[in-house]
Amino acid sequence: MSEMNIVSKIKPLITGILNELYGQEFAEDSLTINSTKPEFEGDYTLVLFSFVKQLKKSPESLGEEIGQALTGKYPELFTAYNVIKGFLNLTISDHYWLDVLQREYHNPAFGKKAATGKTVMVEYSSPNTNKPLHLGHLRNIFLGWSIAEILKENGHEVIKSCIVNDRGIHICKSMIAWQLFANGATPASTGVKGDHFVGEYYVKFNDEYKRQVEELVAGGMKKEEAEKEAPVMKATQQMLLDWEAGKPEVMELWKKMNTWVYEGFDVTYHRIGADFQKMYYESNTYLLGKQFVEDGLQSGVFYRKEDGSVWIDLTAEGLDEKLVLRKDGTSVYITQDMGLADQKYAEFRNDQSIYVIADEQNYHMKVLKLILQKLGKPYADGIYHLSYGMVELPSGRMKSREGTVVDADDIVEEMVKVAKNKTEELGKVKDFTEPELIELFDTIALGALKFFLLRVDPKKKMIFNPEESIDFHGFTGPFVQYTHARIRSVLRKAGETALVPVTAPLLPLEKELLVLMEQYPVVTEQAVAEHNPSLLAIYAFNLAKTFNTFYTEHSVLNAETPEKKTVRLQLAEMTANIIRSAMGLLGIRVPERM
RNA sequence: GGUCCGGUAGCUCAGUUGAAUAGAGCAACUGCCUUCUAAGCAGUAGGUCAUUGGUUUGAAUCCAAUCCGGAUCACCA
Repeated sequence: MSEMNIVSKIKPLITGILNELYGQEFAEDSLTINSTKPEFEGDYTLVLFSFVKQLKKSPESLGEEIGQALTGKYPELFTAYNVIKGFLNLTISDHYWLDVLQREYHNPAFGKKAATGKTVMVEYSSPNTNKPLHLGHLRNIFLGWSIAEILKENGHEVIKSCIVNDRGIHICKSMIAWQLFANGATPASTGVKGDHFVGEYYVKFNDEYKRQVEELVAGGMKKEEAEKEAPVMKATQQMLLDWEAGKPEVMELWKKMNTWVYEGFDVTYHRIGADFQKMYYESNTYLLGKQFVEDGLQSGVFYRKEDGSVWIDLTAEGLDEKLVLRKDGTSVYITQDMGLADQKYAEFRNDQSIYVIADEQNYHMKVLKLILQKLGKPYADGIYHLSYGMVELPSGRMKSREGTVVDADDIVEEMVKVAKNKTEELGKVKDFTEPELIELFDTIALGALKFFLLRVDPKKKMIFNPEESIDFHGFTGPFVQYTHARIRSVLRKAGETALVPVTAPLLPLEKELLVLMEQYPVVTEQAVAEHNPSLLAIYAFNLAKTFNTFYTEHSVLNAETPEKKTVRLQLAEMTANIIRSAMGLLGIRVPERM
């Protein structure tokens, strides 16, 4: 359990002072307290303008009076103040900062919160089993994994889950193509990774389909009709019916090909550090949700049209009418999702359910939550759509038809190559064994990739330019990793340095580092509140940058005095711990050397 | 057409519960390795915060309109 952050400590003191001085109550939320800009003296700044009207005093005199009162009443906390325009800049005592340092520098779990007793399910990845994972999936997977870790850090129980879209017409397409073109080939016989192997047949299907449609059109058929009449398409539709009927040879092929895909996915998941506690398969859940339709009809939430189809009217909510059951009695996507949500809750009693799904499904998720709320489901309010933007190329969206999709395995390999080249160029780890090198390249490669995808606000779409490989300098994973390695090197060299009691005043760069570190627990809280791992990436970068400035300016091992050496060793250790922790929440390892 | 999201430096992005002169990184240019890892540090240059109007002591941030880009509104998944 960590202590309260300084800002939340200061707030009640200020509202107290305001009450004493002016006899008026102010809510803590009404206070604006920012970090003091570096060009001014002070650590934190109270913005005074908001009181001016209510208290009928000039900002300058308000600042003077409040500053006077704070330093007078709490001299152990506030050691100085100054007023510039409408801003009261407060200097927090070095004792406070050193206290934080003494308490936390050796604590690798700084920022970790006590258990809340809440259980949260995070559903992420959720691939189709007809093609391999691509860069878009990686953004999803890294986000999902990271938000799960951030939830844990904030004291929640987390269940990572995945719904595998393992059935449907698109799966049948690769099955048909395999029957037509494979001659019994398998991943084992060809040496191709299972998910890529199946993906090739999905592509082959589309090629063949296109060819057949063109042939029919050339023979005088209309395009629309040709698209329905093409033999491969008809065969695929028949296969879907056979699958639903449970025809043994179709089921066997389906299982066989899905197994290949899962074996491929497992390799990728393992490589990138993704894991799940609960897998759901659409083939098991696609019939769920039908019981909701009956319930909903009874309670009047749904209504039946003359043709037998069932609908919900959401026009009052500014949405549309939405189908929940086809006229032939089969369920649609949203019905399945209702059923799956119910099944999750039945098993786990989760307080919250986070769905990591791209923003193209914003409308769908809005509808899902609304329907469940109207049905009065206890878990409806806990549904949160962690919506993220697409990863695009400079030329626009990735399109599988145009072959511009960035394959997940390829990009990982590419990053490993770059990591290897850079590392060898620098030649700092020539004494590493082969396994150590391989681990280091992986750490750096995945660090660069994950940081690249997580440093951007999830809500926003992002651009990836394959021409410029992901950078290793500046606002990047390797930069932060490098800072960690550098610190560890110093700490190794320090060995068992005897620490002495520290009373010395802090130098500006020492304090700046400490002030920033003291904010870390607040950052993890914000990250979970906003469902936004990028806050941690930005924080880790700023911390690393601040440390590097400090490091260049002040020697740790050759510090001026034993006290300075002690403080700096502690600062260094705490920085390394926080970097490790923050990067860990992003799924990024940090090396001892690089 | 309805709804929603976005437009900030040449590029990629922060900042958007209103607050001091709008910040980083990359790219460009200048310096810094005889001392703890130069994957680093310091500095220069780069902005009509899409446009216009409004609210406010104060607007990149709130409101309205307009322009541009995207998503979505399937008895698809």
